[in-house]
Order: sequence, then structure tokens, then C-alpha cells
Amino acid sequence: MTTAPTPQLDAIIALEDAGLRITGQRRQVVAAIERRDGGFTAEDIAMELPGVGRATVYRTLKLLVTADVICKLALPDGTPMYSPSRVEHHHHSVCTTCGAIEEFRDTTVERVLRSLTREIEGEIVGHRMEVFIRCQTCLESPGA
Amino acid sequence: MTTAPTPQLDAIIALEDAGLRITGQRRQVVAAIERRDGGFTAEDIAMELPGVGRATVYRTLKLLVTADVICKLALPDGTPMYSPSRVEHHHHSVCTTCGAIEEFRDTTVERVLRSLTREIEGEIVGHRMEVFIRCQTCLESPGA
DNA sequence: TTTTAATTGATACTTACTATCAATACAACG
DNA sequence: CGTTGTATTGATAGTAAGTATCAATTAAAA
Repeated sequence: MTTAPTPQLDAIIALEDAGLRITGQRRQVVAAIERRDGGFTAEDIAMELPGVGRATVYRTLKLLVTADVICKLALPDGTPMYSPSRVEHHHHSVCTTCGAIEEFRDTTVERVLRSLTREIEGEIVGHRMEVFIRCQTCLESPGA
Repeated sequence: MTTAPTPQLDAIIALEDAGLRITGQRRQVVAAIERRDGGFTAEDIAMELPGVGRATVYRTLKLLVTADVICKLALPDGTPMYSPSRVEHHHHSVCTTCGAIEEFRDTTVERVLRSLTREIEGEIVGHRMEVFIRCQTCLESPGA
């Protein structure tokens, strides 16, 4: 038995905490996200939920990013992807072959940030780090 | 006298080395990039060069990214920006207030990558790191 | 100079959103 | 529980950042 998926309540509670209404559409988007594991695009969700308007899907995803329920990141070519947030403060590895997204936590990254405090003029207010990989599965598979 | 800008020849030579033709339009795009210092958008260049087709501007920028003459990066909201590459292997700090982009080199970043080799399954093929800051000038300015 | 493949630009299309705004529905109140 | 007010929704149109197409042009090798 691997780690159980975050129950839907967590995301819903995060929305409630932000003073937002819990609508049927928002429940559907959250449920659709939980049915997947790994990265997904906004269109993936929109196509999976024809009953929910595209605008609503995009709006809900944005809310969930703000609430730290999901992360928005980008493939090397800039294509935006979303990925559920499980680990508190983390970064992403993205397989450039199959698109699989994994979270990782590495304290050395935080150390880099501290080291940059000395090197960079100004106040650090955020950062983004993505590591592009060829995952084990893709390395082992025949093609490519 | 601060560091002189990279002479146009460097970018042109990079294109030649890639077996590409040196056209008037490509010269114009390279010259426009060199006239700026800091980040710029593709539209900035396109509007500055009404004599060069939009498609050509985008095509040329893509070539220059591939040739490592410029970098493509993104603001926190995803807006794509370009920035000239001066330092061999570097990352970017982006001021979230004024948009100023600076390059920095930090060996700890490379150390993180090595540390990740142990933590991540698969082969690391690339990475991206952006640090978002409020630059000295913006911190000192009155508004915000 | 000739030739030929690379390049260009006008246009239309695509992707990933965002704005608008009337209609709807959550949820707080009584 | 019914009323009510505001948040939310969805259809549609618009925007930003490109990419595809393809006939016309041009760099540069011969």
C-alpha cells in the first residue's frame, strides 16, 4: 500500500479557508485532479469535464494554485503543466520524453538560496526550479 | 567604462556556425537585441523593427535561443521574456517589480544538481532556475 | 552569373488563457 | 425552510505568444 492520495476534503477545505464557495463545478475539478497522478494540462481537465465551462476550469485551477493545492510549471518548450502539491516546499522533475512529473525536496536548494542572498542585490521573494530528466521507465524502454 | 556589450559578430558567427544564412533581417534582430540591456519580449523586438515580419522575429529569436546567444525565461505569471546570454552557464534573477533581469552564476546550483543525481531516478538532461527578487532600485524607490 | 535551397512575410491558425455580463446558485439570515 | 444578496458560472469574444503555409525572394555556392 503506497501513500494514499490526499483526500478531496483537503483541497475543498483550502478553498473554504480562502472564503470561497464550494460549488459543484469546483468539486468536479478537484475530483478530476485527484483521479490523475502526475502532471496534467488545463485542457485535460476541461475535456474530461464537458459539463464544466472552460473558463471555470481555468479559474478553478488558478484558485487551486493560489491555495497551494496544485503547482503550475512548464515543460522545456514552455508548455504549461499542472501537478498536485503533496510535499510542503518542493521542486519538480519533468521527464522530457514521457512528461511524467515528480516532486522532490532537496535542502541543498534552500542552501543555494541562502548563498544567493550574498550574491544578489535586492530581496529574494521567490524562486522556481525545474529539473528535466529522462525517467527510468523511458531509459529502459526500447524506442528513443 | 563598464563591461562592453558583446559585439554583434558573436551572435552572427554563432548563426553562421550553425550553417545558417546571414540575412539583413537576422542582422536587424541581433542589432535590436544588442541595443537593449536586460530582458525583452518578442513583441518588443517586432515593434522596434516594423520592416521585419513578426514571423521572422519569432523564428530568429528561436534560432538565437538554440545558439545560446539569448535565453528564454518566464516571469512568475508565465509571461515569456528573453535575455542576452553573457555568462557561460548561468541562471536568472528577475525583479518582480520592474522586470529587470540579471544573470548570476552560482556553483552551489551545480552542487544541487549533483546531489539530485542520487535523489532522482533517471538521467538529468537539463534544468531551469529563476530567482524572483525585488531589486535594490525598486526597494529604494518610494512607490510600492 | 547562374542556380538552388534557405529564408521571408502575409495570412490564417493554434494554444492558453482572460474579460464581459446576464443568468444562476451557494449559503447566510431571519 | 424561504428569502435574498453576492459569488460564481458559462457562452462568447478577445488577447498574447506563437506556429504553419506557401508563393516570392535572396544568400551564397558553383
